[in-house]
Amino acid sequence: MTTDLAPQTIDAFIERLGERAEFLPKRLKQCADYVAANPDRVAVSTVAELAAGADVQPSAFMRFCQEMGFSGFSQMQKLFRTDFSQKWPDYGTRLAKLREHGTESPSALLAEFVEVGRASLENLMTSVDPAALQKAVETLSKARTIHLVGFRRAFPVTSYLAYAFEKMQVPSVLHTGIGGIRFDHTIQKGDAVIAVTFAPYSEQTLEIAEAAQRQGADLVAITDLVTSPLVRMGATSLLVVELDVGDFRALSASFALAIALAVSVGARREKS
Amino acid sequence: MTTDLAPQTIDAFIERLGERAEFLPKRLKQCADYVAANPDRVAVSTVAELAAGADVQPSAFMRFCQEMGFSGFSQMQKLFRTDFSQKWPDYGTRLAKLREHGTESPSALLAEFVEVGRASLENLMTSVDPAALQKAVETLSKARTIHLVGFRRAFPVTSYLAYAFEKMQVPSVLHTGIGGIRFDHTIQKGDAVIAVTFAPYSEQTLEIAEAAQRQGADLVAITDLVTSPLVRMGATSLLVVELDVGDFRALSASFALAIALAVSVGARREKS
DNA sequence: CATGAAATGGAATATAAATTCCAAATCTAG
DNA sequence: CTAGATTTGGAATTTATATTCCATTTCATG
Repeated sequence: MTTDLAPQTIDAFIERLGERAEFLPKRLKQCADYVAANPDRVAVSTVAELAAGADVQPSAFMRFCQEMGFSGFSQMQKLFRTDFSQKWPDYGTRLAKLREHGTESPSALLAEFVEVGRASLENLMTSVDPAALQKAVETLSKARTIHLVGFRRAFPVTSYLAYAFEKMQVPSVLHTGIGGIRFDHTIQKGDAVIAVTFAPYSEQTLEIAEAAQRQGADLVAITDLVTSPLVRMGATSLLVVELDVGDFRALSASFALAIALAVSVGARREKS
Repeated sequence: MTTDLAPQTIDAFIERLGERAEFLPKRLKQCADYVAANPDRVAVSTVAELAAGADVQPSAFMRFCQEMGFSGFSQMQKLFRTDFSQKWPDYGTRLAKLREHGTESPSALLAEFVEVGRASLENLMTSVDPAALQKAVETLSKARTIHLVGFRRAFPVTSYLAYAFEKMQVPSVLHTGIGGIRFDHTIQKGDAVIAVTFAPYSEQTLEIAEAAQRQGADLVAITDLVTSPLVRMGATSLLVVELDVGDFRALSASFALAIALAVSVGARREKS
């Protein structure tokens, strides 16, 4: 058994694979080739499956893992699994701890929000479907008027959208609910609605979204989960998962998404 | 046990999840939410891990799987594992790829805002003076009422502060300028004002800040440069430099700062 | 407030997968 | 061609994980 340390990253693993491949005996070489060709399978397969894929016995695959510096297959698989779901390590539990400790210094809290914000932003790139984003931009570019709907936690997002659209001269209406006056009836066919809401979903937002659909207006949603009512209503949905510290979210990701959407729409409209 | 067929695709699963989520009992709902928020983890985790993530017992997660139409967790995981390889390659390279395309596609623009947001957040930790932050928290904790002032680009920040303070039962007033009615005169000695403004500084915000100082109210500023009028007025100043893409800023850093400030104040008030 | 039904937690069990072991086969060097 | 070392296949064992079961709690209903 080799005593060298196990690779800590997939890249390091791939590198070692390249170095050693040519010196491996026949069956082990088959394993190496198979893994090199199908790295994505490692995280979700069993030894038996991978061995079958490489056309070797499980025990041979086992030896291959050890040859690469791991204690066994499990350790190697763990590398592939964590590397994938590394998106955000264990913020959930880390923040839970923070909650118990009460609130430390304001600076520490700020650091937490900064950290969570960064993670949320990174994650945003994978949670938003580029195709959906593209479609949202097209829909909104064609709309006569864009209606902005979002209350409570979502209101800052819609109010910033209103600011951005105003600056770019895109006709838009911010539904504020002020004075209890509703503007549902101003939504017409040919208009589009951007509805922003996160769990627990605001009733008022959903009602307006429904009204919009009845009028035949297009619906674009900025929401958090695939189970969101807006997704089920068939809206063009942009998903943002925002982690929370205590009961609050930093909204960093939601804002990045919103502003990118607004600017894209503005640019697209300029052209025509 | 339900006899309906197991979903054959992830989409079908998501659909069913959406349909049933609201009718599920508490613990199973937790499972649903966790899976909706972390669909990618299902492929690479054990029941125990997912259950821990959803904060339920493994047996509860098991029942959830059955509720969704699978015979058990293994069958459900199999579905997620087949899909897994599809999204594997692009998760790391995605961002890089998007950047290459220049500012053409909405996704590329989103990538830029994400990048800029991250940079702004990093910057924030160095630009905010911990002592000033500490002082701001103390000042605001003692205030009878907190007045929130910020217009145009700064308005989303103050509106989120208003939301946070409401949720924590901290008395606060959001100065919206609605209907042209000003509330300057409601600011009294013993109150505090959080003024948010970035270059070019909003006249209205500065006027209200001045009025506040005349009344002997405390002044906390969230602004961008040391040359900001608010700094010169002697406000307890928290500096945020937000990078921009074109004419727009992502506001990620401002939000992180604002929410950290709000939560600190809320926590501090709880104690007394 | 009592009663039955539904939901839950945790331990017990069954199942599947990883890992080891060793005899048989295959190479390598003299 | 043969002795020793290396590699291999497959079965045996161990470990991890999924699944079930049931006593206890929680919730809803009359």
